[in-house]
Amino acid sequence: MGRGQSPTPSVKDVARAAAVSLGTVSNVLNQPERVAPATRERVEQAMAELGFVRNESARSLRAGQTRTVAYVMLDAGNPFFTDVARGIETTAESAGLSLFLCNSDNRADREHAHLAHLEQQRVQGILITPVDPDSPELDALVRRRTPLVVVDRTRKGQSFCSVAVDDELGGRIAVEHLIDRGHRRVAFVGGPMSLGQVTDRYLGAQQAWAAAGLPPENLTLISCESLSVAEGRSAGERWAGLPSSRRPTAAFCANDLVALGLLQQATLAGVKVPDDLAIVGYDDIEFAAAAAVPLTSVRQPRSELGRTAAELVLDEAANPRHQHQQVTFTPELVARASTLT
Amino acid sequence: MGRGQSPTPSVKDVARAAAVSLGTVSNVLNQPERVAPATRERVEQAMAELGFVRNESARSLRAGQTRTVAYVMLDAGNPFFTDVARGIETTAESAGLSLFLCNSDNRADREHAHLAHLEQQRVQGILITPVDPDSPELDALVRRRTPLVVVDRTRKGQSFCSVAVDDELGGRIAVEHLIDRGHRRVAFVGGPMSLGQVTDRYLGAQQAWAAAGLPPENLTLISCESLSVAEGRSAGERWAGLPSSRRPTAAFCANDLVALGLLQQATLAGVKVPDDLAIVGYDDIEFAAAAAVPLTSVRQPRSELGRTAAELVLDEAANPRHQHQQVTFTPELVARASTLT
DNA sequence: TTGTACGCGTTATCAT
DNA sequence: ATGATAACGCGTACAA
Repeated sequence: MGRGQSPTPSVKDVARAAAVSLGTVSNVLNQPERVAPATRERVEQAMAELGFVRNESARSLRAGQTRTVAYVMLDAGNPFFTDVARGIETTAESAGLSLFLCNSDNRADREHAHLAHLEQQRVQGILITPVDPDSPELDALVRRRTPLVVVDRTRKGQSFCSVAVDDELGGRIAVEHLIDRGHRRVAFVGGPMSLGQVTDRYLGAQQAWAAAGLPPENLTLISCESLSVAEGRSAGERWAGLPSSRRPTAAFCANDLVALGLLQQATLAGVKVPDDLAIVGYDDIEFAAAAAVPLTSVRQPRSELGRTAAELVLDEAANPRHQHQQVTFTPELVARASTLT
Repeated sequence: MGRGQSPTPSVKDVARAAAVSLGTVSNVLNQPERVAPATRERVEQAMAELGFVRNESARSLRAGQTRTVAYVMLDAGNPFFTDVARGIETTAESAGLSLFLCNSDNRADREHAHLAHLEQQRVQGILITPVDPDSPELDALVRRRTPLVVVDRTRKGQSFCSVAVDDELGGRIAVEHLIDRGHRRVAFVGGPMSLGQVTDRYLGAQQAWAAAGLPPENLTLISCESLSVAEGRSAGERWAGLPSSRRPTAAFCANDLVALGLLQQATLAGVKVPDDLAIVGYDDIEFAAAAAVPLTSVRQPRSELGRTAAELVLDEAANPRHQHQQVTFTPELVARASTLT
């Protein structure tokens, strides 16, 4: 058992304890095969006894880079993003890197603080689902050469890689499905419109609606302040308040949280789903399938999103001839009881 | 606009560009008031032009510690833990520290890798919901003086702080509630029994059962391999397979994921909740209230759990006279439609 | 195979 | 108010 109280032992202390030189200790750590088995054993034992722990700050100061990538999540409470994170982790793990998760919780100030800190840490790369993909802060980061990949968002310019899913298409297939099921009055439930996701999905919905030759006024907008369960409930109340002649028979929600809120409110009020109201969500989170009335939803390939994003950031970090690219995945409708009779 | 391509500029480069000494630059960063406004301005402008970013590795090598705490989560996909994380973040943020989230995803090897990395990073403190609270690795960590707080788990010995909720009590109030509602055959749905949580909640259930003078054989155990939605569904099938004479009229599930799975399976099979089967969950995650049949659940004060844990770890990091303590919170039953007629 | 000297970027201590 | 210099712990040439 070690000396007990001494601060944290350094390689120097290990060297002294094992009666070898400092360089040898370093070799045991970094090129074990280069050191004689007997010596190595002695050094390793000394490390164990002293409770030696490598100082990563010193190591990365010397190396000029860390063994870490980070994902700044928009909302850690939304299973969609944790699934993306899991995909990232898969790739990071096999590349021998640690993944740190940061949660901006939809707040720009928090996002800013995290980015600053990560940049100072010299992480190998940053993955982010930003509060605002148009923020100039992202460009500044890129200009200072931190590999950056934007996840589940896009932007006109292309000063960085991005990985996203075709939200317009998602909106289209959702509404096409409802039209196929015979609905002629549909609500789009989502907001705020400042979110690219929301506007794209709404746009897709409108396209499908127009393509079917249906009157625009029969595609109602019920707007939310955020994509949360609570807002979904509130939307449900507003839906119920509409005059029955104009009340939509189906709702396409901008994400599953909203859809679950709507479903809950509907059930509470005795509205039958899908008979009185059919519901389509978006994201296909685990809880969508697990709802008491399983939710039809637009599935995004979340793990693949994460894996691809991680690959891109690693490429940018390692490959000097890296080219930025915008990868777009295709969403897919998963039909369940909430729209099927 | 800066030079363009040069690696990352250091304080040295800033000093040269601003025609001041290295120490002055450092003062601008750390004690701005000590440097003449004119000089400061010049230095700040040089930093901006060069795109200077402090190197946290160097800073913390010098300081001997970082400005970071970490939470190693057991399952980032479970909203319970993300809520705990949010509580931690509240405290960390007001202490000026960054929080890094790591996800062990229930795997001991991943947990080990994260812990090793964090220790090497010299984080100020580690919060963890461990795969196995009895793992000697935690003791080793503490012995090497990394402030450590175990969240939502406990252990006999007390070589570290821990913050938990009284799971026995939780089990008791859940089953008392069911007994009050008139149920005389109840299932406990949960597993594996290697989880302290599960055994404690089961124990509490048994206590309540015995206290009411009910025959032990009427408290059935339906065991799960993990606390997931899928296992809840499977439990539902097994419940349905029981002979109706012995089939419980109510189920107490070890967590909400299991309860939601059970609820889904029940609804699918046309079983009326709560009339044919009443359900109580545990954790009261947001999706519990949002289920189409809102779920009665045992609420744990998750944010407070996180906040308290963070306070403890900060105290251990800063206060030399820190005393380890085991904080226990009290759970609370939230009755909803899944048990109320 | 092992030992030694030097530098990484920052900060704190001194002297000016 | 500002400038010079020595640490912090580790990795790596290079010398032995």
